Amino acid sequence: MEESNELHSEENKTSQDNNKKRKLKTPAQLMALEKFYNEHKYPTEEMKSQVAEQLGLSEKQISGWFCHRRLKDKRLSRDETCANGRQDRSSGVIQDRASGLGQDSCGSTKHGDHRYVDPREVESRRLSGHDFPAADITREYRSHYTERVGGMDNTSSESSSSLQDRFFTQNEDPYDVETSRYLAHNGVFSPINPRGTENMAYKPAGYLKVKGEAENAAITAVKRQLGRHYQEDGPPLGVEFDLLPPGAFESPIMDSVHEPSIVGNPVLRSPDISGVKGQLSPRTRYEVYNSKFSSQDSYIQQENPCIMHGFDLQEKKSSKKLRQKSTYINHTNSSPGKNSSLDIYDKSVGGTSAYNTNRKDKMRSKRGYSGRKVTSEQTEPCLHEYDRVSSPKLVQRSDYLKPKPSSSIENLDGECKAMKVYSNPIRVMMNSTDEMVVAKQARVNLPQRDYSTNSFPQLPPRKNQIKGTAMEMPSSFSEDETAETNSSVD
DNA sequence: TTGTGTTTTATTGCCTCC
DNA sequence: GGAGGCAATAAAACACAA
Repeated sequence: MEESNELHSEENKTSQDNNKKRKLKTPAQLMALEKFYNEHKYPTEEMKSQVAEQLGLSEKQISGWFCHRRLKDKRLSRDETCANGRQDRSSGVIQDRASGLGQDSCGSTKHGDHRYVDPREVESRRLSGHDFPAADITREYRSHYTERVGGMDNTSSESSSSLQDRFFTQNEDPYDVETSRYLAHNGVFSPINPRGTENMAYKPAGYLKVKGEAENAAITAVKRQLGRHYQEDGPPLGVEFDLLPPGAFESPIMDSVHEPSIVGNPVLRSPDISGVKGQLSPRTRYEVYNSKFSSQDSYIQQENPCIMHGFDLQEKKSSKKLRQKSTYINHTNSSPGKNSSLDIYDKSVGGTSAYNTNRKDKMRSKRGYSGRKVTSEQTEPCLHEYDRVSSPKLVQRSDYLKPKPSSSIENLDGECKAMKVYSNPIRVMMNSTDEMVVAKQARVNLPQRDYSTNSFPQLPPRKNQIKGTAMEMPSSFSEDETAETNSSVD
């Protein structure tokens, strides 16, 4: 009797604890939430309830999550603003932008920015189908807005909303830092810097059309500094590197014929990066998925690991000891095309942990994609649930761009589903001894589905090294890659 | 193994808008 | 006054170094 009472009390206690203790969202939930967040930063009650129902969460949780997510974005944005301020002072490259825009100082935490537009207004305008010039959009919501444009017009698209982030977010304005950094660094990275390229050189005409005069001034300033190195379009800036010594990045495995783009970057061959070889924890998988889904073409990631900037990797090594915040900033800097959010994703996821990628990277390198533990109970129910959800809807990804709340919510179904569907090709690619061949095969086998534009148009900018790089890929890069593949075949 | 730091989630109070 | 959002705070979960 006493035992049963104890048992009951134990159960009660456990249930109470369960109620009391916070529960981590499952990767699938997070993914869906991030995705939905990229669509609607201020969801309506109806949307919230639908999301809650779909994800098996309470509306309160959803509301809270969105609230915190917005705070997170804001915080990241603030951090980045601070970083930008420092960068401005040190480099002076973007000085006139800062001055021209009256950018917030680090101390300013409120969105008192004169460019600030009530996000709800933005949202409501979006929902009501009223477009407005992107120049009028706050930096926070630029990504939000451009996501719509992105699917149709690459001119000002950001490879992620965010994120993060960013990943991952996400909605910061890292390109101040990034452009100055990258362009000052050398122009070579411009082509692989979606934001930088978009904003600065890649498609400046389109950008200038969209962004407005204030940022135009910044661009002009950078142009001036770059002088003759700056090119409106075409090949990278006229910076040349010394040739690498023969065999400098020799890869014992790689077939230079099959993998021309990888040869130069042995790091990318490391199991850490292609950690899918190992058994991924659900969460890690989630990040990988994010990285892949966030990219314009997930296969690019495999076939163009060169997008993993060399100095990105170096930076990672040199800044291992950096704290979280600086890590985030560094990562942002080294992943210019990102909205940090989700990002970044990101944010980083992010996004979720959009900005602790260095930590995770370290972890991955040490533990081989261990990541946070996510129990199977946590992940599988949702995944299964999403698996159960049949998905004619999945194919209807075009609905995603519609302002209808339901459409976006429907996409939540596809999120998990797509995760599962997408995992196989990835694994095949990564497990194969000749990954590139298999990857190309997989790519050929999955041509119908436009993952980049429809399935995962706006994923949190996860500031993961992988996603950070992959997601930054301008669309043209995939074209280049295609061309390269073709040429290699030739 | 433990302590520390970071991130995420939940709660609460205040503010603004309708 | 109620609803929604923001900000601050606490606590749990997690990763990492010693």
